[in-house]
Amino acid sequence: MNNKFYITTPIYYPSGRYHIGTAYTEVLADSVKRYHNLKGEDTYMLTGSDEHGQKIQEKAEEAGKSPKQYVDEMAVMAKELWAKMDIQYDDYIQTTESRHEKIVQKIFDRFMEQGDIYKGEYKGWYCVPCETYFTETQLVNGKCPDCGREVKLMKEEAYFFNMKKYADRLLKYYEEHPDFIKPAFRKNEMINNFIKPGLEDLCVTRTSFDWGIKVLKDPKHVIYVWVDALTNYLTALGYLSEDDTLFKKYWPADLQVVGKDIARFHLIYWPIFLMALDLPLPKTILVHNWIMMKDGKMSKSKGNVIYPETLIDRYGLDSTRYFLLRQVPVAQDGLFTPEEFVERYNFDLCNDLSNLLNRTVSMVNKYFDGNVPKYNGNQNEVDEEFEKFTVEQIEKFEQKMEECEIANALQEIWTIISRTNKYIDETTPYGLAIEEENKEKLESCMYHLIENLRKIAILIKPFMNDTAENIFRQIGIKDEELKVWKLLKENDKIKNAKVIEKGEPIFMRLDPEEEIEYIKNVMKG
RNA sequence: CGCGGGGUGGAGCAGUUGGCAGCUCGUCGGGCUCAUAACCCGAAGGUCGUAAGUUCGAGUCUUACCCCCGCAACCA
Repeated sequence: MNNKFYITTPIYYPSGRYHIGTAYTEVLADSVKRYHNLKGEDTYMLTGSDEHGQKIQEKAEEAGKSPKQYVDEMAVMAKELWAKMDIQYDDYIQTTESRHEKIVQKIFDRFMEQGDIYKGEYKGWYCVPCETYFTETQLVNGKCPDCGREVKLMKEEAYFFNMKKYADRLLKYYEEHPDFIKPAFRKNEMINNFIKPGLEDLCVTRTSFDWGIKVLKDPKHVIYVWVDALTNYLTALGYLSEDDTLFKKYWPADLQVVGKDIARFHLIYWPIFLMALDLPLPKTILVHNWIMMKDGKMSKSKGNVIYPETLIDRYGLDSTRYFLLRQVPVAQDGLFTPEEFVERYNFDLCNDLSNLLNRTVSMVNKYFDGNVPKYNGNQNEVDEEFEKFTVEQIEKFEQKMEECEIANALQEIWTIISRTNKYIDETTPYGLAIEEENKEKLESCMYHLIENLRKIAILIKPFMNDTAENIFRQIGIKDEELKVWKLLKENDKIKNAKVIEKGEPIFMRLDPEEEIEYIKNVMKG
């Protein structure tokens, strides 16, 4: 009966510590998953790591470990981070697991049998000291773009995937499925830059290193990155395995989240692979932008890298998740500055949200001994308008979520928070409390405040689960039904709630100067 | 050269199908006292990159140009 919702993140390349950008992707996917979960859908989220390739081989050697040992350790680290960030993935796939490798070989064989893959010759400019291949266009004045030294033209036997064959089908698919790519401008980017000028065939094997999945029929070849990496979204569900119940249940994916750096691979090669496998394509691929620093991209050499642990350890998980999602508008790059982090923390979380809860709990205690009054309808136009406004805002929020505009969706929630603070000024409960004859009005006021806090808690739950639960606890909401989407727009469902005796601030104001200084220092490393 | 994104009051950003230019922070003034020196209201501040065009009317459409960022293929 319930809709299913399969969401994936990219599988990350474990060549180093995950920075805040990786954490952003993960939080984004996790929040969307939780949102659909709260709405009662049957959700399934996949994440993992992409563990083959030359660089991994080198990293492992440097560390004096076998590649498998190295990637397994990195996977443990990743899982620790995701646990710390409360990421609710349902499966973590490593591309070095046999459940993946066996199926990739099957897929590769099928491509060969179908004639999608053919044997050819790979030509590239090779920089010996950097041990890296470059394309003609990547070279700078005919020299290595990294070190500026001479490069050699190298040739090796390789297998290629015939992309041209599928180009027209892909274009047609784009056209007929406007929701396939979000944001839409990415589609034009792909068409203009890659498809229209003519797709080139993709080199899918290498012989120059061997840390990868072997081609069964030609074992000196190792399957090179994309056929290996992209298919994880299928193999994790048991595609072509003895048990493919998950695959039958969840494929096609409903949302695949990727960063703009790997947009091309997911928007062109991935759908083409799926077409070659005769499988339905994912409903939507969401390409998100990056978190930028004031001086551009994050990089160790610039000394402007920020790691998720830094923020979580000092400011808590929820504020970190909130900041990431609120700051990156998905379709555009977002800016990370210590100043803005502290500002959002103090204003959005402390002043607006946490303080609203605090003052409400305090009043319910003061005027009604902590017992939330029964709903007694709307006492006046103010109440009526307030209820209407909130429901309308919730609908706006839902629209933004459907469009995957998470930052804007959060803004809609904060508009409700603001409106609720204003409601206190409009109704002046502290004034109503003076005269016994205003008791009904006062009851209504308190009920409406608690009701809106309940709604706010539900709305922020996908993004800030602990904070949401904290709010439920403080306002005495125990019934699980009142914590999910089902009764979100209802206004009269809270019965016999009792707030806690003394409100507990969820967020305490930070000293701006001190904290900005702190974050800056950590970033310098 | 090409492609994509951006250029909106001091700062950071919203602006669906063209119709009185909004939000957050900052500044100034006021209100309130339930609350975490929080909250609420009001004011100042913008020729919406430049130029031309379409239109009764353009930040929103068309064209040209300027500036910033990114991409340009086997690199996760």
